[in-house]
Amino acid sequence: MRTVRRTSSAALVAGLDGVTVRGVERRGKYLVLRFDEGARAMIHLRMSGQVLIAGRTDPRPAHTHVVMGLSDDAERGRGEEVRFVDPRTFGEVVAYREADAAVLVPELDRLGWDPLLEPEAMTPRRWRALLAGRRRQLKALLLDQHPVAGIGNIYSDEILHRARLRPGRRSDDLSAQQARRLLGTIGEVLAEAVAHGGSSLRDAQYVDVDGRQGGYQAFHRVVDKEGHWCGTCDRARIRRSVAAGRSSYWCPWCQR
DNA sequence: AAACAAACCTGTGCGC
DNA sequence: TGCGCACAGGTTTGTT
Repeated sequence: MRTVRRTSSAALVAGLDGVTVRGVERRGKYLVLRFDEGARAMIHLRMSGQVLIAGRTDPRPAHTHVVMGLSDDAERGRGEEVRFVDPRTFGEVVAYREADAAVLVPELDRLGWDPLLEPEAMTPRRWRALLAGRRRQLKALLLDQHPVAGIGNIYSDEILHRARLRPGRRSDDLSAQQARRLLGTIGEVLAEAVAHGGSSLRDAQYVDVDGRQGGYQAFHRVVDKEGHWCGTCDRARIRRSVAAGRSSYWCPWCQR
């Protein structure tokens, strides 16, 4: 099936059969499961993927592509399984050996600064150099996982609104103050979004492992609000345009 | 170097 | 009610 495309399904099953979970990590938008003996799994949800934990006897949702049975566990209860569900099949599950990571999941090595994992690693000075060293639209730069990892279309717009910068603004055209403000808002918006369980939009695709929707969409200032009066300045209506090939929402008054 | 389009898919919401 | 079309959270690849 398309969800398992870098290896055979048989290799995925063989690679994960009987292993013990040692850790679960997030790196940018990638999930990495660490098992004993160097076994690993990478999961990416892309547009419509979900990772759910449910009882083995609960009906499996449509588009369940990968199922990992769990041993009985006193804390969570008995008879549970991890399911990867993904209608659009853009998402991916890869099982690999730690030693083969560079070959099978090379993108993990190319991920940029992760604002939540290592907030202090990006100093204002480094950040200014990063911005000045390219001549890119801020929106495109935030969406690019190589300089900064973990920001998608929703949070790039929310970050730029809070930083009061337009999506099409050039990265090498910011004052020191604007650059500092942008750096600060990246961490703030991401941390708040995580605290509220992320953002679930109209189609409610984004849910946690228990199937619960996020709550941060209630705090969105611009995303999905084309034509609404801006709740921050109350002086302009939110506009929608295409930047970096993606739908972008912004306030013409707040953002310059 | 950076911008853009297309490709990978299915589901949903809208206008008619 | 139903049909066709536009569009959707991401990433890679190839072309201007």
